[in-house]
Amino acid sequence: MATTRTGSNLSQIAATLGVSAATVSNALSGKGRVSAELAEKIRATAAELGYTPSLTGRALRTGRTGVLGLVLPDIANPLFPQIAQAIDYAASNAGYGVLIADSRGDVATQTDAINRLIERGVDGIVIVPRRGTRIADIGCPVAVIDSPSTPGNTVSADHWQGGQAIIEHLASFQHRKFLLIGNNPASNVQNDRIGGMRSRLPEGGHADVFWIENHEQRHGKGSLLGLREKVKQGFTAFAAVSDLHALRALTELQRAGVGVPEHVSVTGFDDLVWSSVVTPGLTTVRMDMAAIADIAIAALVRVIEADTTSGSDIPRTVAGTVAAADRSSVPMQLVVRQTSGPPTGIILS
Amino acid sequence: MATTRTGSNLSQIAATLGVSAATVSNALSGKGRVSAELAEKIRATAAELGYTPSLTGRALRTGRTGVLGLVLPDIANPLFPQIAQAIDYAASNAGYGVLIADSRGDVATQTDAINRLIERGVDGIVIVPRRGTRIADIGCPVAVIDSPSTPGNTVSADHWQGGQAIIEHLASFQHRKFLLIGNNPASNVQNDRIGGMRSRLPEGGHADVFWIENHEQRHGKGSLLGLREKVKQGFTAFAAVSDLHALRALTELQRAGVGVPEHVSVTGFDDLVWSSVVTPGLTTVRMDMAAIADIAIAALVRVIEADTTSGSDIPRTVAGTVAAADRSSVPMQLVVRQTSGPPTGIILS
DNA sequence: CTGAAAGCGCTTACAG
DNA sequence: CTGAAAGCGCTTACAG
Repeated sequence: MATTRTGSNLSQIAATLGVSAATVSNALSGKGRVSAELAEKIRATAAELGYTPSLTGRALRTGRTGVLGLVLPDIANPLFPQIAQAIDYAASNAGYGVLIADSRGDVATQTDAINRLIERGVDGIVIVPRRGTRIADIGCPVAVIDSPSTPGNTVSADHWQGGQAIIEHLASFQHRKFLLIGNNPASNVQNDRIGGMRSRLPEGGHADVFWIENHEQRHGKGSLLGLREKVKQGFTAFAAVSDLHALRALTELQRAGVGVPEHVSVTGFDDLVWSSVVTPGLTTVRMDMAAIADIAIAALVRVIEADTTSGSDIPRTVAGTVAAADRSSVPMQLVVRQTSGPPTGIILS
Repeated sequence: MATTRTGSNLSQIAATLGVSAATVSNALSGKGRVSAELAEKIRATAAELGYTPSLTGRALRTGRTGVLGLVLPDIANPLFPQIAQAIDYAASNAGYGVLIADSRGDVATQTDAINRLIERGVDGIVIVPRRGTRIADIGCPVAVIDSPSTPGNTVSADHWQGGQAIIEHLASFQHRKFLLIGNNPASNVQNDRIGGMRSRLPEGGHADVFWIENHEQRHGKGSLLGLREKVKQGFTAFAAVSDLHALRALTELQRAGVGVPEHVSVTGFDDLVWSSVVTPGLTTVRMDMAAIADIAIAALVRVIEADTTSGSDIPRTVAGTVAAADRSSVPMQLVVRQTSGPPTGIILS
């Protein structure tokens, strides 16, 4: 019962045709050192026998597994589906599989996750790092997806420009008093978004930043954000750095009897699933995850496959860390859903 | 430069100590055929040399890769993070890696995804099937996560019981007129949830099912659900089969000036991220994904590792399809967030 | 208790 | 154009 799952291997094809395994290998890989007729015959037999190459055999010989690792800061993050889907898609198009690893918990877990992937022999790793993490040299090609403010080579959405797009949109509806809602002042991504927003304030415009984390430290987790008070103070635009915070703001305002969008506007970031489902729909800005994933994977593949050309009998080895991608940033796109005219504000007692 | 990434392999350890690779292998795997002192010395040298076994070498020899596949109907699904995280966790605890595959698109893509995983030599696959899909024999151990109504061996949450828990909760607040909100009448999961809800209607209670998909076919995608009208008709409990639909209902009701929870109640399913963030918090019911993942992985591992005991020099082969898990269903847990007293209903003009 | 040998399936220089 | 040989790193009967 030495059969493989699909029931055939190179030697069997070779035996069937009375040729050598080397020739079968050459024919199938299309390296062209085999006569056209023989190659054709070999391909036919392979198809007939339902031959699927053993990636394990190949991996052992070539030193490459054809698998990429994907390390995520927290799989439970609602943005994760978009990222994972895009990476999965880009990777399979490039002929690679994707092994996931969740660095749930602290930074140490992230290191563990990376090490597990390396032990499994991945050819490269895509990392969405935990906040405040620098990815050290890990002896394997790495592409980092983060904010452009992260030091080192990264691919990312242009969060700054996304922030600008949102504020330009809101300003065009005559908003002048903006509450910029973030969660964590230590996040590069959030700071980029807020920086971009601030850089596009209209003449006479004013913006305050509201950090939920700080607020909750004072008032308890899950407490109301006190947005009703903000409305009283004259804020009419609530621009969150994430759809999750926007949703929180939207429902809190609605609950307080503030009309969205006729009294105030609420905007988000990332175009998560629910943005299009809530009433009113959430105006937001989305990353081009497909483009980001393509850049990350392409950079990785370039580094990985560059090693191939070293003409050596011995499997090539990845020499030290190779950071990929060279700092690309991909524009974000505005998604308009709250289409009302200028907000009137509202007098709350 | 025949070095592996970590710079050492079995033979190097063997050479360093002047013993055979076989002995090193035996010592390290703790099969106990080596004297205690030698084993200790070998372990020390291995640690010193930073030895990490090549999983590829082992895989080629043993026929097992130590990798499991995870096939998801649509990674973009908001429930996905919970599932992926739980599977990843259970799998790594069992010593397995997880290769993802998105069967985005149609059923054909699902088949492709499965085949890609098999080509990569996964030892088993966890599948969350696309709606209406039967997983055929695929020559590799499979665990299916779906609803208990799915034919064949599956692991799943007890969606029926979850539905009961929700209605019991609502009924205890004196609700009598329920609108059960689903999306797709062809979904086993949704039908189980709704069936459970119906089975627990209080005396004199009444329930209508509202299918969003049907509604949107008539009124266009993203159209209002007309819940204001339902409130006029006396419905006070809006029980959705997913938090996503609950969120849609909640915001639409709020926007229509209906107070939640003092006039009507809204409940969801799955405890997705935003349930705890909206105002008012969403009462919902959650699956024990950790338990489900544990069962799925344990079943897979049992089948995979059972093959080991066949004492043969030749790597063992998975014989035909082995469906795992034997129809387990795991209770769901109520998460109460809207804690108000009996709803008053509301008169809308 | 320990070692020599075979072999998992593949690919790549090298020789013919 | 084709083949014989070596070897990637490991594990497992088998012999000593």
